[in-house]
Amino acid sequence: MPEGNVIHNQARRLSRAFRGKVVVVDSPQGRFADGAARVSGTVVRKVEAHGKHLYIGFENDLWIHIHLGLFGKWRMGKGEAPEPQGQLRLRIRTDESFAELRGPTVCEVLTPQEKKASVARIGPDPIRADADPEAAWAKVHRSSQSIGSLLMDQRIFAGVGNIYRAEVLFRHDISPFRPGKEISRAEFDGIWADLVLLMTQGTKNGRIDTVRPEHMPAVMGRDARVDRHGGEVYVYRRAGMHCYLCDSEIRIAEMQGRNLYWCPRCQKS
DNA sequence: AGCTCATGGCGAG
DNA sequence: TCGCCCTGAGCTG
Repeated sequence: MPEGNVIHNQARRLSRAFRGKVVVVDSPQGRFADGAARVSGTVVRKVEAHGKHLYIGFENDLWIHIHLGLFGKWRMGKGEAPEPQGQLRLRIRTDESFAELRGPTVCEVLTPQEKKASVARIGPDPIRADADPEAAWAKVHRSSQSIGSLLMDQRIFAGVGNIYRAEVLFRHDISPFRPGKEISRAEFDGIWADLVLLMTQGTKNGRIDTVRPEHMPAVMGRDARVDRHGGEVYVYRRAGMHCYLCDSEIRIAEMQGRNLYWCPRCQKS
């Protein structure tokens, strides 16, 4: 159940394990059997992450495209692959390492043209050095949609998910309900720079921490608990608890089918 | 054992 | 906007 930072982290780990190696690819569950057969026995050339999408490139020019969705999970390990258990959509292995994929929304083989088109649909990704924030600014600047909703739009901010959305808005005292066109250039620049920082850190650490060092004492002294997702945050999944900075009750509302968290006082408008 | 929820996204209406 | 897809963890009994 990952945001972009986790996908980039997984891309690195997959690359480390398989890049330059001949791999055996199969689908114990059977749902990806045909796709697996098209790349099995060839060399992994590279692994890329674009937002929440993962692409594994092979020597025969084909790519495996994976999107985990809400439930997808990788499990990787050293040594010989264990006996497949449960619903195992995709398995990649050498004699030294294995990777197992369960429950992805997307797991398909793409030709080079299809891969290119797939990547082209994804917006600028703050974790990628080649990301162009101007493209995101242009869309935010002319949108009447709320910034809370724009941040979840993968054509605008690729890789941002529900946690980064909530947390970056809190860190900039911006209400999730403010229309995009009322976000100033300075505010946008602040948000983008912060996403680059937070998501790059999140990639390294494999978890999402957003609490500033100077606020850690206040956080630790209160009803703090590391969230199930593994990090220390200001508002995400803290509905009804007290804001670490102003003591107001953190609020929750549904925005386009997803839970939105914010502090009504720190993020007044 | 069964229910609910989750860091997503798609297509139908 | 809603329902649906995929799976597993953490509750409740």
